[in-house]
Amino acid sequence: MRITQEADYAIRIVSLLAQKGLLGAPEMSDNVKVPQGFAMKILRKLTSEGIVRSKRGVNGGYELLKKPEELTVADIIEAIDGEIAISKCLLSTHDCLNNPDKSRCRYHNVFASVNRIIKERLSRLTIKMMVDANIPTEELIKIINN
Amino acid sequence: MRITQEADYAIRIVSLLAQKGLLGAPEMSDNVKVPQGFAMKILRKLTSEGIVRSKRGVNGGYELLKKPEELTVADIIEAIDGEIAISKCLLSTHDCLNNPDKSRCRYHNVFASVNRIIKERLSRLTIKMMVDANIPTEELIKIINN
DNA sequence: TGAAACCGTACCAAAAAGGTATGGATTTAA
DNA sequence: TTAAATCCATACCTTTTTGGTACGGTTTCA
Repeated sequence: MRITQEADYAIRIVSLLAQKGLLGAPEMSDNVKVPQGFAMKILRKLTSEGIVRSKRGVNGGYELLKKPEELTVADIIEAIDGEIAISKCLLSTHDCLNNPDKSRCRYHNVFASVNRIIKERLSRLTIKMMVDANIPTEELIKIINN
Repeated sequence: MRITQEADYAIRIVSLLAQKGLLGAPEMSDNVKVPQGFAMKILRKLTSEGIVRSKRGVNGGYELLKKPEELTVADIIEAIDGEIAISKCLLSTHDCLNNPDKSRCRYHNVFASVNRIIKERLSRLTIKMMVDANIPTEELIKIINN
């Protein structure tokens, strides 16, 4: 039940971009404490997913393509780690564990339901909320639960 | 954002036990389609976590120690995969990514909030609900959301 | 024109996941 | 009383995933 380190970095990188605007990889690497080469690899994924835009050359860098209030933690996780799916049996590429044929296993729907809930909650957590740190916990939970 | 295959198997094994009562590893291995040695490894973890009890010898096997309506998917996941924590920074063993000192990173509380929600939802999904398959999706979601 | 950026692919090492093997120890039924 | 059916514990092994690095570009701008 963990996101990868890479996705974790990505969330922090995007949050930083939300605060600082155009920013180069060296500075981000420094601020987020991620090796620069790895930061660039992450940023390239974010670029190809349409989340950031890159600018080359001197004074280049990256900037967000979306407003922090319209960009969610779910978006970042999916951009980096792929589809959010608590069980393999939810992945389109995978047959349900119990059934070698094409039918779904008896737990498929239950897994799908919890998964949907988890995904929904992560989509209510915006980058703006990450950046506006210190929203009190109880309030944050209310917002995420809608 | 995935549970391990092992935890997935464990959920299926426990659900099977909830339906059939005392059952040996060979039958479970057969029903759940998990290699027997691996099934036994999982069952030993479940035993040491107090979720099942084992009985040795001829006609031995395993049985649940808790009522299916009091045993949750969260319990199984934690027994097998350990603490549910979406980010490393939530683990007690881990310093927050940004801070080499002991203080928490600026995103710690936000991660903790979503994590709490996810954990709560997984604790509302009981093994009884897994077994009573075919609760309609919308109803299931209501129950899980409380 | 050169320094400061980003790009893309390929590669690599460490960790985690998934599973097997081996040599027991118990229990029960014949 | 013994053989078969079970579970136990530890150690090991293989594959996949993760987390990076390296290298040889290309672009931009002062």
